[in-house]
Amino acid sequence: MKIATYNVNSVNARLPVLLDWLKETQPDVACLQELKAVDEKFPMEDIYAAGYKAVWKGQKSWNGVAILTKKQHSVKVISKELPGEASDEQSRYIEAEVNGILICCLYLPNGNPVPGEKFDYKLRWMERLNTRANELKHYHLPVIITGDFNVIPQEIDAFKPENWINDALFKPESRAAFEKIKGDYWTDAIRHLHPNEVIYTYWDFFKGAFPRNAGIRIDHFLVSPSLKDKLKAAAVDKHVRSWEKTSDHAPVWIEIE
DNA sequence: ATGGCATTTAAAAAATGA
Repeated sequence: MKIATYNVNSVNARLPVLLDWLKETQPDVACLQELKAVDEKFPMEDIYAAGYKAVWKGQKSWNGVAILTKKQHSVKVISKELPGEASDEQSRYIEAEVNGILICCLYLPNGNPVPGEKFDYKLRWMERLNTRANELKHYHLPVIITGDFNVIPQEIDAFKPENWINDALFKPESRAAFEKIKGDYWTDAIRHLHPNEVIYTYWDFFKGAFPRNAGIRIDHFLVSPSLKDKLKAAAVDKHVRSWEKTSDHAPVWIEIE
């Protein structure tokens, strides 16, 4: 079973790229972030024609998350929001049971500039995620928490870490919150399978970042203990980042036995 | 120290991203 995450940076602007990638990689599950579309503008019919059904939570202009699955898989939405802040109206979280696995698809707040209200929101959001992740330790199914975490976990995960020291993605508070969520329960699947490899999932649109491979690793998979030994493979579909009209993120996937 | 790019909304230029 192949599970992917892909920050598409506008599902409609990226539709041809998304469909080509689905056709090529054929993930069983694809978690999407940054739909940048209201629910009614989600391109359900094109995605269905490509062999997938979907559940999603959109929002005007910004954010928005979706879980795509191949048509034969069973899907049951558990939640379309992250509990803990009733006034939060940003569409950044969706959770669904897919074929006996709980899939949590998230788009964690960027948090810049630092300091400021946005950084405070990011840290509150991570505290809420920590609470939910702790609850899910007792869930009756295996769990995968995946998406755009907007956190660079370690120095190895940035082309030039010194450029990021004042950035919300690499601030000690953000990294500590990520480590706290992960704890000794969840496994960072990409890093687990490739302990010493330089792996990036995002490259700036400007500064010629992609040709220079000036990237960062911010799209992650946290898997529950029963899945850790079932991890067969993990990779970034890096070549997709070079396609026309592509996102600044590349798709990332793991394969589970 | 700054801007470089891409997208949305909406009709020019601002906001957002990471």
